[in-house]
Amino acid sequence: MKFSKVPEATIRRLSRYSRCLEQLQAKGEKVVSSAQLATKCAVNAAQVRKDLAYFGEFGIRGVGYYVSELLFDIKRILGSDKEWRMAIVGMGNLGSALFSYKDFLKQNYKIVAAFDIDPHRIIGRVSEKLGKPVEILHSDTLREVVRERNIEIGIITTPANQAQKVADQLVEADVRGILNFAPAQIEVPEGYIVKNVFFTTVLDNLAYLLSV
Amino acid sequence: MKFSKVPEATIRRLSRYSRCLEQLQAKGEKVVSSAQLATKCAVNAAQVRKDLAYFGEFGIRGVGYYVSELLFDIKRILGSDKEWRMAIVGMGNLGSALFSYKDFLKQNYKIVAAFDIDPHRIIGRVSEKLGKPVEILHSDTLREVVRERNIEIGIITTPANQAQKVADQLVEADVRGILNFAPAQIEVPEGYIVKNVFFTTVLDNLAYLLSV
DNA sequence: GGATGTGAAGTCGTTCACAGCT
DNA sequence: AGCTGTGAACGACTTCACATCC
Repeated sequence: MKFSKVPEATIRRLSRYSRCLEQLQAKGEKVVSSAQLATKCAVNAAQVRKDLAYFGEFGIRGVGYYVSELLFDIKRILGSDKEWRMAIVGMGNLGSALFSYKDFLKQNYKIVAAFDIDPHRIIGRVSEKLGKPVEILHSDTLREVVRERNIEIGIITTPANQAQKVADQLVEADVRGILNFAPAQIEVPEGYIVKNVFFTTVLDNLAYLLSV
Repeated sequence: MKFSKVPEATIRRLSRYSRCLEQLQAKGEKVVSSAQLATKCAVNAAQVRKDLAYFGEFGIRGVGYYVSELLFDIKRILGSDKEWRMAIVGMGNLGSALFSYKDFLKQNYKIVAAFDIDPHRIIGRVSEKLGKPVEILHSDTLREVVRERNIEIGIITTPANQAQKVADQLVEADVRGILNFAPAQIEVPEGYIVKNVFFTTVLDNLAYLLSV
C-alpha cells in the first residue's frame, strides 16, 4: 500500500484536512480545490497536493477533489475509518476527564476500559464526578482485560514517576500503541509506538514566544 | 546571540532538556556532557550543543555543563523562570481537570481564574468534582478580570464551535498567549500567539502508524 | 585528554513552476 | 481554461567532523 516513508508533518496535516473536509461536507460543498482547502487549513496549496500524492491520485485535473470521496480516502489512510479500542491507565483528574471526553467519541476512538492501582479508593469519587457508575479495574488485570476487550491503544494518565512502569505493563500485554500524557520520556521496544501529549512543553513554547 | 530565528523544534527540545536536568539535579549530579544529556533525551549530541549555541556558550570544553547552571539558563531562555498567570475558559470535563492539574503547579504556571458561559449551572458540580469550592466567573467579566489579575495566557477548553469566539474575547482582553485544546483552527491578529493541543491529531497519528 | 562550539556536508521537508489531463 | 500531479529548486534542520579551548 505505502512505499516512501511519509513525513510525520504530512500525517498531522492529513488529520487537519480531515477536520476541514468534515466542515465542508456539513456545509454541503461537493467539490474543493487544493487552493481552497489550503487556505482553510492555513497551508500551501502545493503542500496539500504533495501530501495527498504520497498515497495516490485523488483529484480530477481542471476540477478539484470531491469532498466526501477525499474525506473517505483520508480517513482510510489515517486508519480512522476503523474503530480503535483504548484503555486509560490512571484515573486521576486528567484520566477521568478524558474518559468522558466527547471528541473521542465523534471520531472512532472508544475507551473500553479504565485502570488504576487503587480502584477502590477512587471508584466512588470518579463515578460521582462523571455522574454515572464507572467500572475501574485494578492494573493487575490489565493483561487479561486487554485480551478480552481487544484493546489496541493504551492511554497513560498517571503521575510521571509511574509512566514507565505502566508502559512496561502495556507492552507486556502487547498493546502496540501508547498515548502518553505523563510528562516523562518513555522507552518501548521496537515495534511499539509511543506518542506524547505534553501540555507543559507546549506551554513552555508559548511562554518562550511571549518572552522573545 | 539571540538573533537568528530559533527553530521551534529547538525550543521543544530545550523543554525536554530542562526536564532531564531536573532529574539529574535531583540525583545530585553536578556535571553533564552533551553526550550524556543527549542519550537521556534520545537526541543527537551535536544537536544538544547546536540547540544551546543559539543562545550562548554554556559549557566548559573538556568538562561539560554544570547541571544547575544549565538548568537555570534554559529556564531563563524559555521564560519559565517567571510566573505565568493563566485563565481557563470552558469548565467542562477537560477544563476542570486542567484546573487542578498538578504538573502545572510544579512549573511556574498558575491558573488564577476560571470562566464559563453558565457558571451557575456548573459551579456546584465542579466544586464537588474537585472537592473544594471553586470560583467560576461568567465569560462576560473576562476583560476586567484579566486586567485585575494580570492574566497573560488563556486556555481554551470549550467545545470546538465556541473556540473562535472565546479567542476573540481573549484577544479583546489583550491576552497575548492562547493555549487551545478545542479541536478547531483559530485565527488571531499579528502579535498574538496560539498553540494547539489536539489529542485527536496525535491519536490519528498513532492510529496511522499502527495501521502501516 | 576530552568535551565544547561551529563551519561544512548531508538529509529532509516545503515551495515553485509547469507539463499533463479533463 | 483550469486544476492536478510532480520534477526541480529551495530552504531548513540535523549530523558530521574537527579546530578550539579548558
